[in-house]
Amino acid sequence: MYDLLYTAYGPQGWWPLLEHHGTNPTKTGSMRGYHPRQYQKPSHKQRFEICIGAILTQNTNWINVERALHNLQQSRLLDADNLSAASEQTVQKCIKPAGYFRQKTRKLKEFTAFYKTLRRTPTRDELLTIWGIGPETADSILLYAYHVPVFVVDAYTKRILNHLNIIDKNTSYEHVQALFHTQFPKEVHTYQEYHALLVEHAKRHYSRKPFGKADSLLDQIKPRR
DNA sequence: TTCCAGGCAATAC
DNA sequence: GTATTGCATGGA
Repeated sequence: MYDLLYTAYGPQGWWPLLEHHGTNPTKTGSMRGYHPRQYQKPSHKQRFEICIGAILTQNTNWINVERALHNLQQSRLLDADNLSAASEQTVQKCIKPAGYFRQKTRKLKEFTAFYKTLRRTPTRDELLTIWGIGPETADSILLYAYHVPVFVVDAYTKRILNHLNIIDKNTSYEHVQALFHTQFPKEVHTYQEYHALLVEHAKRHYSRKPFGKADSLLDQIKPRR
């Protein structure tokens, strides 16, 4: 499946950043922010931006997240100290395009308070104790901001695997994650690409309603029941 | 107008 | 433990 997707779509260059070196014009959604084939660790500035983006994109279209990130950057709030110091009202105004702006303002502030005390890579359990950080957000932060080899499971991943009869709908997050962890070497770049490729494929063929008719790419690996 | 988007916490059983 | 509900904006 990974090889099929990689051959079809090429390297994805996640996590998308406001400042970047290179573009991938074949992508759906945003055309900017991606940096295919560049796998170096993010700078400290970029690391914080990734964490903020991971929270803002919860159940939200990335285009709207980009608008919020842009507003935060214009207000110099893509900085842990400045974001902590900013009023709730200021943050709410910036992130309004990303939706759930009251809840997400609290999430950003609770995460940032933790982030400011960090002098090392956080553990998954530490992240999960923060209000507003669940399994997917924690794993996105670990994989893309800190290059820890954990697989990110999202709604798209589950939808594709369910369609391929590999899992059923109510399979738990950790179980799906364990499938990837046991089937593939724990390699950061591979996990980054694989997750991004699944999202790209799902955006093209697995919108919530009609999926099933549109796909053909992965049908060749689909097990029959 | 209605549905959807890279979840999560609170609440109800 | 599992199921449901509120949270909010902008685009298709």
